[in-house]
Amino acid sequence: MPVTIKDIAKQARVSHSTVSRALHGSSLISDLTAERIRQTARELGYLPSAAARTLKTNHSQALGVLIRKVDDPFFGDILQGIEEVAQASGYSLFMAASQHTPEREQAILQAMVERRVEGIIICSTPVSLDQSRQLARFGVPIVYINNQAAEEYRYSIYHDDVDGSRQVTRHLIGLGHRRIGYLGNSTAGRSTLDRLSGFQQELKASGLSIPETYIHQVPGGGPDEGLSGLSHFLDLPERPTALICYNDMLAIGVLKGLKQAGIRVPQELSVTGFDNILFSAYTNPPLTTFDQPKQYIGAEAARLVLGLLKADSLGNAPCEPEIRRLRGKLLVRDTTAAPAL
Amino acid sequence: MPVTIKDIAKQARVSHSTVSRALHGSSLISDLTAERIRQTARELGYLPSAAARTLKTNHSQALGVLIRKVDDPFFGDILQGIEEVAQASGYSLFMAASQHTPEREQAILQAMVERRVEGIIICSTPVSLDQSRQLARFGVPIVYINNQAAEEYRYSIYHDDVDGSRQVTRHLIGLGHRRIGYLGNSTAGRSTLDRLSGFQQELKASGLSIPETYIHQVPGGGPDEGLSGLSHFLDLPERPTALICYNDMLAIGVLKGLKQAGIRVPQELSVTGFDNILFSAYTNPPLTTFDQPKQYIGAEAARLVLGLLKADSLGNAPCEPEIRRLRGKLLVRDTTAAPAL
DNA sequence: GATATTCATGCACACGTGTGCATCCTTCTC
DNA sequence: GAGAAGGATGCACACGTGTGCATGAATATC
Repeated sequence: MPVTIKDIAKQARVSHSTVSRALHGSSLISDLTAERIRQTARELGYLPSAAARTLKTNHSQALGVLIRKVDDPFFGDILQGIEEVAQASGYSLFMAASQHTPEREQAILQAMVERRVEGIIICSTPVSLDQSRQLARFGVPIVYINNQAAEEYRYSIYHDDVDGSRQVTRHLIGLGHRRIGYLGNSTAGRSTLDRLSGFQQELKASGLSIPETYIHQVPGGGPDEGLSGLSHFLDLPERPTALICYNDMLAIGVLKGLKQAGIRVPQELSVTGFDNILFSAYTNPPLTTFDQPKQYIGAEAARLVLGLLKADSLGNAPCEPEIRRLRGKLLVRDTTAAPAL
Repeated sequence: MPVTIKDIAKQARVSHSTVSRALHGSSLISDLTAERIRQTARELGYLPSAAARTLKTNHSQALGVLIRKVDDPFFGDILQGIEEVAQASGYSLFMAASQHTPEREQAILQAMVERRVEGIIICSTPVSLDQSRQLARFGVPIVYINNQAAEEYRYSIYHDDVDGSRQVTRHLIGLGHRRIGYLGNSTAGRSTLDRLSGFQQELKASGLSIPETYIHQVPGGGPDEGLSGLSHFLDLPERPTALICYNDMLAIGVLKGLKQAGIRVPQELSVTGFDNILFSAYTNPPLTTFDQPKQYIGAEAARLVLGLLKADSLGNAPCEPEIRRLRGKLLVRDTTAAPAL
């Protein structure tokens, strides 16, 4: 139904090869006919078939993006970064969400390979290693973002959570806190471990030690889990004076719980988040958090994939594994202060 | 490079046509050979080329989704709904963001047509009418979500903002408010007009009238604009006792501003939002808002497109225009109360 | 046992695009 | 003016898949 180069050829009384060349600006075609052909193409409203081109050139100009859940505000920024770079390079994005179910994930990756995407970016979702190997067999380069066990994959981009967590902890210690709690998300894999580890490293570096009960994990990373996680700390005989949350969403839940309990922030308890999602600036009081450069991480991931493709098309040997660790910065707002005496 | 049906054919010592038929479960092929072929296909790790299939069958099994900005939390939910339905029907999604620039939008839509997506869903972005007509020429069905001038398009899904706004207004009037302000987003098109209109209709129905200065529009729908919009109302000689905000993000900015100004919510001023984004439940105090069924809207849009495709493939006449208006419900939280006497 | 019928498979073309090679025409060179 | 050189264009095949039609084999019918 749509217009093809054959239609243009007929209209312009040339062969379809000439049309193809003219539209690509080949120097083989005289300027006169080339312009005439382009004109008719415009008149007929011609748009080339990506399918045919992909089939012929083995080049789909598309990337696949696999995320865990679309409505997580964290991914919004990452996607934004990916999109920006991809669009600038003329690549389209296939996007799908695994919704935490391995079968879906399997189906999505398969669909992407069938579409012959040239690269895949996998966000924070725990792809099994043999599945990852299976993908590698198709020769599709894969870049992992903030993945668990990022180091085990050839190409990953991730945020230096250890460093970030150390900075947050140092900030609190600097304010004079000695009893600091950590509220983690047990379902988060690497990132919660890294953040916990940074926390512990910084404590040790400062010669501090805390009771076991000051480390508590909840099964999730939403406000509701923050709310329930808070009660653990409130029930302790000796409460911490500061609470480090795995992410902003947990912290937001914590703030809500503290409000309900009538505990003042930061006077009675300091609270920190992590990620710097949009809303962390609008909590009450505004949340002290760690600004993970989300958009930049997405952009870097896209650049990395595109770089791999370029190297590939130049016939270069596959790049050596590249694992890039990006750093963010501490954002001190109003939920942290020196502890009460 | 990837395995093709020819490779399977060679391996199984049959023709490629037989392979094609066997993999489709055609009754023409004997069960024995069919099973043998499927087995070799599995062994070789065969995945069909979507490009070739699309070219041959004129059927891409893909939808395009055009949104304004990826990192808007509002779209997250809509996308989620679309994705769910599309995935269940075996469709993949091409997604791109226009970032408010018409050139990008043009480029994106063109890319989608080149990819021969079977349908397009356009979210809240003001596509010009002639561009929309141009798309129609390609025979790609388009569904608009919450678009400006939704009624002008053949197929749209949108939220009944007039009704929602009336419910919000009625709630405030019921609490005893007589001086109610409306803070709009002048860049939002239809939706802000509808919400304003619902506000005014409900006032009139209750025999109330308000000064002109109680209606104020700001150029944007983020927290920052809410902050600046608030100052307009605070500077009025006689302040309203309640403020209806165009959306939750504005309301969140307003709450922050009120906190800074030391004005208590809801005792001194009631505030309402609109949309019920995730974070509206975690403001302080929790925001009274209108719950727009975002995910459902996305799902309905996807169902509508798929329905159009089905009708099309059955050779039915193109469906009559369908414009579906969905309703949400008021969510009373803690930012609204009876006005001080 | 000859013919008709059913069943299983292969041949060949099509989808829309890109490209090596051959062909034809023009112009230049001596 | 004959031949060489170069410029412009068409022919034909390829990419991977799907399908109408012909072919051949096996079975059924009388």
